[in-house]
Amino acid sequence: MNSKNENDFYLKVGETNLHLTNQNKIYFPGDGISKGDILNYYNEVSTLIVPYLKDRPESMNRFPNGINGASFYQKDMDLEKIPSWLKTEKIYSESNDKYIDYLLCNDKATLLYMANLGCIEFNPWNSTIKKMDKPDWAVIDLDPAKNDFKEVVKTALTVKKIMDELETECYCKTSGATGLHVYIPLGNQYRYDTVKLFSELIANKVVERLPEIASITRPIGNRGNKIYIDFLQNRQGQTLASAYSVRPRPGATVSTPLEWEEVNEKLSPAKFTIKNVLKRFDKKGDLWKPVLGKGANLELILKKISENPTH
DNA sequence: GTGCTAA
DNA sequence: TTAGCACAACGCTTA
DNA sequence: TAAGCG
Ligand SMILES: [Mn+2]
Ligand SMILES: [Mn+2]
Repeated sequence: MNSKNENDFYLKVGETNLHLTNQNKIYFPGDGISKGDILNYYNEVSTLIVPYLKDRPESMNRFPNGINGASFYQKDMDLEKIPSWLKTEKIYSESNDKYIDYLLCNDKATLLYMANLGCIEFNPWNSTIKKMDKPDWAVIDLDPAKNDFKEVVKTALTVKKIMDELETECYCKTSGATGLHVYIPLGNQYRYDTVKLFSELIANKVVERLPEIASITRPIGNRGNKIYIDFLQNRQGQTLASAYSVRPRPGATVSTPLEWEEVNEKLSPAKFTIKNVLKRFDKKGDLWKPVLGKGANLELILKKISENPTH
């Protein structure tokens, strides 16, 4: 239970004594960023990120040998083998007719435990175990093909424009990879199928206004070089990288909450990395706080759509 | 990355 | 004590 | 039913 060396040691987090291994292993070969650097980042940012993970089942995407090594997903925890202090939730899986013990990342100790398992990124559900079938937001997930990022910006601003017309707040962040995420807070009031239908409605309006740039066609081969507006993420069990999550990509980019004023032709998502975002977060605070708030009234939004001739 | 088993 | 090994996803949509 | 997709 004692410290060994700087590569393999125990860290006391609250009541928990965490065994951290291979802290010197390079996870990002092009950047010289180690597993320990990732752990340090999450240690610093825990109070910002944990609210977006709390009580949400996790799809772990593990990279035990760094971003160029083999990776795998893990959802089911073996309750016989994991530490008893971890919080899990048993959820029935229809496709396999069995129960899955999902891990819940509810505190800093779990955050660092998962990072030590090789979880570079955090992929929580859009709903919590409190209301499993009712997501806290609608997701408009913008996934570019080989588009100029200016087109992604243009698409996000079109989502914003439509939501402005409907007098409804929405919030933007970089995905940390190539795209952008726009979330519309809904405060776990509506079921996934309802929220998915709403998102599809918005996605269709975007494609109507930007037919050359955006698409909701699922098969890549039929999509052309267009930005995929992925409304299908609004389903139980589907996940997106959370706000403040690192991504397993060169540079160790971070999914970074943005002010809408920053969503302009100068925006470059590769600029936000673990090497510089902490300073930004100190300055800006949690720009996404309202995403966890009360949420909009969907009935009211749909009423506005039906009454507005431009919709 | 971890935990179990066979050597 | 250790080298070797098994094991770690789902829920749709679309053809 | 199987493959594709994120
Ligand atoms: Mn995306
Ligand atoms: Mn997507």
